[in-house]
Formats: sequence, C-alpha cells, structure tokens
Amino acid sequence: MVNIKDIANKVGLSVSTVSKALNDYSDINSETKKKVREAAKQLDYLPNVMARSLITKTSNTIGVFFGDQINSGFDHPFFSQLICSIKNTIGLAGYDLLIFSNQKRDTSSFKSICYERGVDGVILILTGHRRTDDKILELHNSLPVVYIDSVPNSDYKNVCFVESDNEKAAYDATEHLIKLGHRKILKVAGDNIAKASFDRISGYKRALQEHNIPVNKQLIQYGNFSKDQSYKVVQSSIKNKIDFDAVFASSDLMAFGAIEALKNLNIKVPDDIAVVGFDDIDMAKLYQPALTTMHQQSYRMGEIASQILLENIKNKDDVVRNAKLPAKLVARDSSG
Amino acid sequence: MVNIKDIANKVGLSVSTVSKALNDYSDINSETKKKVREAAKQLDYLPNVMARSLITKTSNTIGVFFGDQINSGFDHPFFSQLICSIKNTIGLAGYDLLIFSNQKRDTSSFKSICYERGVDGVILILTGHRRTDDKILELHNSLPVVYIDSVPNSDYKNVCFVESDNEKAAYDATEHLIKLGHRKILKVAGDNIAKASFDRISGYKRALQEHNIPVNKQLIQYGNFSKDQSYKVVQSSIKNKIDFDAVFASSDLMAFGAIEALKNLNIKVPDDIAVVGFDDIDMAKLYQPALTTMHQQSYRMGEIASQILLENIKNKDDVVRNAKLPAKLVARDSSG
DNA sequence: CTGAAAGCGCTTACAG
DNA sequence: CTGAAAGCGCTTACAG
Repeated sequence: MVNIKDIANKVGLSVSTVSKALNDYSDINSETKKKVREAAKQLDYLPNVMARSLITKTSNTIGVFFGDQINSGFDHPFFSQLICSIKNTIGLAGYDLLIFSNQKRDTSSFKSICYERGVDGVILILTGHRRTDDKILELHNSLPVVYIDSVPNSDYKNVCFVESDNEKAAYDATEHLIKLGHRKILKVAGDNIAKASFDRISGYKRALQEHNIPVNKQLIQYGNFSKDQSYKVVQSSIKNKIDFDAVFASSDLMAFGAIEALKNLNIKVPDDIAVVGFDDIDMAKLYQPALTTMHQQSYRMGEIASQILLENIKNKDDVVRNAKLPAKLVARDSSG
Repeated sequence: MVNIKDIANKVGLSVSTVSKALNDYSDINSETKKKVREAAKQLDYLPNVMARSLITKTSNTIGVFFGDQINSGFDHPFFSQLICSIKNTIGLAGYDLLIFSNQKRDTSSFKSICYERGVDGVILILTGHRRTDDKILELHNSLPVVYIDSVPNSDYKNVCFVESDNEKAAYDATEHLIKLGHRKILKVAGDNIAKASFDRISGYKRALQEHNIPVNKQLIQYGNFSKDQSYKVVQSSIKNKIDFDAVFASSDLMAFGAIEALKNLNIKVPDDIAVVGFDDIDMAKLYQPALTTMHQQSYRMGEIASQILLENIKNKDDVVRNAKLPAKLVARDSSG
C-alpha cells in the first residue's frame, strides 16, 4: 500500500511537509498543498488510521456495550431503534460505530476494552445487566460515557444518562386504568435487575396510593420482559383465582403474552379485562385488539445520548448531562 | 497509561522479551512468562491494539456496510436480526463489529474506508443500494468480502454471498395461491434495484407460466418495500377496476399495507381477496388475520455469512462460498 | 532463552 | 514556508 513516504518521494518533499499538506496546516504553501494532494490522488493514497490514532489518541469511533443478558435482545425493536439512531447521529458527526461483540476477551474491565480499542466515547445499554458496579465505574474517569435505559447503582449522580421517565409513565398508565374504573390492576413487571423495571413498579404503586387504592402484593408479578413468561404468569394468576380486572404490563411483548393467555381462557380484552402495555413497538397498533401503551421515544433517546456524548468528547469536560424523556399514553382498543 | 516498557523496567527484562512473554511465545522461559504476567497485572497494563494492528495488519474487527437508501431501514426486523446474528457469531470467534456510519468521509471508495479502518473482513448489506459497481468491486481483491441479500451486478460469480432462494420462494408463494384457486394474482413487488426484488418477480412469473396462467403486466405493481406505498398501490388498483382475487406482496410490511387498503374499502381478507407476504417478521403471526408468508431465515443468514467470512479470513484464500437458504411457506389465515 | 535494533505509518514540536 | 528528528506502543527477524 502507498504511504506518505511514497508521496514525499514522488513530489520531492519531506514526509513532514506532506503530512501537514494533507492535513491542511496553515503554514504550508497552497501550491505545495495542491501538488501533494494531486500526487496522493494519483498514487491512490489511503491514510492509515491506526498509525494516526496511535499518535493523536483519537479514533473517531464510538463504542457501544450492549448487555443482552436480558430477554429483550439486540434485535428487540426498542434496542434496534436505539442502535439505528445512534448510528445515524454519530455518523453525521463523522464517527463510526464499534459494537463490542468479542466474547473471547476478558470482560472483567470495561475500561480496558475501551482503551484497547481506542474509542473516543462509550454508550452503555446495560438494561438488566448483572454486573458489579466497580467493573463499570472505573470507566467514568477515563473517557466520556453515556448510559441509556440503565444506570449503575452507585455513582449515578455523576454520570450521564438518558432514559424514559419510567416512574411518571407507569403512573400515567395506571391512572388511565383507574379512571376507566379499574381498581384491581395486575402489574406484570419486568425483572428484579433493571432500573426501568423498578421505576415502572414505583409509578404503578404511587398511582394506586394517590387514588386511595391499597397496594396488593399478590397483584405484582414478574414476567421477565418475556412474552412467554407473561403468558404463564397471567394464566396461573387466573387459575389461582387471583382477582383482577386489568393488566398493566411493563412491555408490549408482555402485554401480548397476557392477552393471549386471557384469550385462551375465553376472557375478553378489553371487555372483561383491560390491558395496557409499555414501549409502543410497531406491532402495538397492528395488534388485535390494538394495544393501549406508553410510547417510548426510543429513536430520540439514542439521538440525545449521542449528542451528549459528542458534546462531552468535543469539550473534554465532565459536565453531567441527563435527559428524562416523557412517555406518552397512546390509548387504543385494549384498554376499552 | 502503562505500556510494555514500564513492565520491562519493573521486571528488569527487555521490551522484546516482555512482548513475547505476553504473547505466549514458545521460546520464552515459563518462569519469565509468569513474572511478566504478574507485573502486567499489578501495573494494570492494557495492550494498545492500535500499535499492534499497525504491525500485524489485523485488527480482529469485522466491518459492516449497510445501505439504507432503501425503505427498510437498519431497524427493520429483517436487518436487525441479521446484525444481531453477525454480532453473536463473530463475537464467539473473538471479533468486534464495526459499523461504518461516518457520513462525513468521501464514500466513493469502499476499499479505502476498509483500509483506513483496518478491518479484517467486510459484510455488505446493500439491498437496494444505488451504486456503480466499480466502487464496490475493487474491494473484492483487497480483503475477504461477503454479501448478504445483495450482490453486485457484475462479477457476482466471483464473490461470496448469502441470500434466501427468493426465486423459489416466490414460486412457492404464488403456487400456494394458485392451488387455492386464484388466477388473478396482484404482485406488489419491491423496487427496481434490489436483486431480491427481481428474483421474487421472476418466481411469481414462473409459477404463473408453469400453471398456464398468462402474465398480466397490469398485475405487477411496485410498493417500494413500504407499507404506505403498498397501501396506495392496492387502493388505486381497486379504484382503477383492475381485476384481482389475490395479492402476493414482496414483504410483510407491504402485505399489511395491502390488507389495510382492502379493509378500508370493505373488502374482506381472505374471503374476498387472499393475501400472502414475505419475510415472516414477528408481527406476521400476531396480525389479524394472521399473515400467510414466506419465512426468511434471517438469523441463520447472518450466521452463515459470518462463518464464510471468518473461514476466508483464517485461510487467507479466495474460495468463493455461497449459500442460498430456502424460505418456507407459513400458511396462516390471510390466504384462507 | 534473552536482547538490541529496525520498523509499522503517521504527527508534532523544533530548528532553520 | 520546509525538513530532520523524535516518538506513539508495539512486533519481529536476527544475533548471541
């Protein structure tokens, strides 16, 4: 492959001058620049980013950690939209996207992985990630970091993150059902790990309390963000004669699982039992009955997270920027 | 940051010996290796991949070009499953995934982009990509390449690719409708660019011909792989009194668009008009009526493409390996 | 088994 | 405005 030295030889200049000409330094004669660029073109010169990064310590690459221990995988609509918007947003700013997929390396340290790869910043999507905080925390002091839909348990006051306002959204969803006359609302929650999952339970509880409805622990079940698990949980709730007149699931997929379970037991949705989901994936509006759900601005979340990251990379500062995006109720048929 | 020299100083050995010890060269004393590794650990040493790649010319990175000029974007279920399986497959082999997202660079040469980034191989997902072949072809001689769901117009005999057997699948889908008694089948095709789109038209035509049904050009319309466009095309076909008793859409989304158009015109699916889609995205089975469609093995496609690529990287050969995956008919309610 | 030296392809003070 | 030199952090013949 042609390198900078070949150009230097061809035009009869030094390597340093060629480098500066190529990088448009102001102290280089414009004639010289022209000559160098032409030679570069003729020789089909391609810069070697590795060599450059080795010196400049920047790579124009954003890394993404995706923890898919959770049931909702990389190809779940919520996450694929996130990736899609990150890709587009950082792409416009001149960055490529590195997804840390290598399973063979020692994953005990996020910091070392980032350092090895020389990424300029990292986006962490660790929803439901079982990992001791300190393996992640050391990252915070070494390079710009933004979390989406997840934050570490400790130190989260000092870290950038973007998420839906899950507590408020769950409150709104629950209140929607209460206003429709329901008082025995089965909460099909996510898991025991994800912050989003906890917040959605909190919002549910607050809505009940503010409407003077006692919280019944029996009515809080875990569907593990999985359609099948939700199906089972709802089915067994019915079989165990647990009394409820509505379901609020923490994801649309779980809402579908719930509706299927009810259908198979000849219980009509929404006539007998109303159902509300969370996410508003594409399927929600096509489903029969069309699903009432909380619309998460997933594309926008990826966009904002990327912008925060790029901002912090550019300014080399540690400004803690957060964003909590409202999730809007989309009332369709499943809640009546 | 700690480098190899710091370790050398600490243990009182040369840089070369430390490097070899760290890389487990066989001609290094095992005691020495132990000592070096301990020191590396104590000092929190992290290798610099940039420096290594500069010499070894390998980066353990697979690049992915995604051409999203087409309506089905990066977050379309088919493509997100592809990415998901590529990520998992190359991850197990010790590779990271670089998605070329940078919009700021000169995109006239795929080769230069790959060279700059030093990827070890490339997966091209260029469905419906408008691009003169020669900008891509120069890639073929420079590094291992695999196409998914797309091939260049020329030189495609010499290139690795993985795709569904679209012609056969379209044949089967059409035959399914013919066997149900339909003879006036409206083909809602994709676009004028994608090979997959052409092949699905070919299969449709062949099925008609082999069943002695003349091909009616009026019955071939373009939905541009978009739900909305398909809606319009079907709506105007009805309004223009084009006579058809079934629809075969080249994607599930277009099938949904077709069904919605029919529903809004009070035409019943499948009683009045049968509809068959293509892809079998998650939504297909949840849709009402559940969609009859051709199941594409998208996850498997990404897997096979990755394996071919890794194979060619390992062997440093140019063996042309291809895979055509069968797409199976999934008969549900929309075809009756 | 270990080490000195060259070099991967670039950038960046510094001198002129 | 241009160039010689040092160096980024590593690997790899080669000599001993």
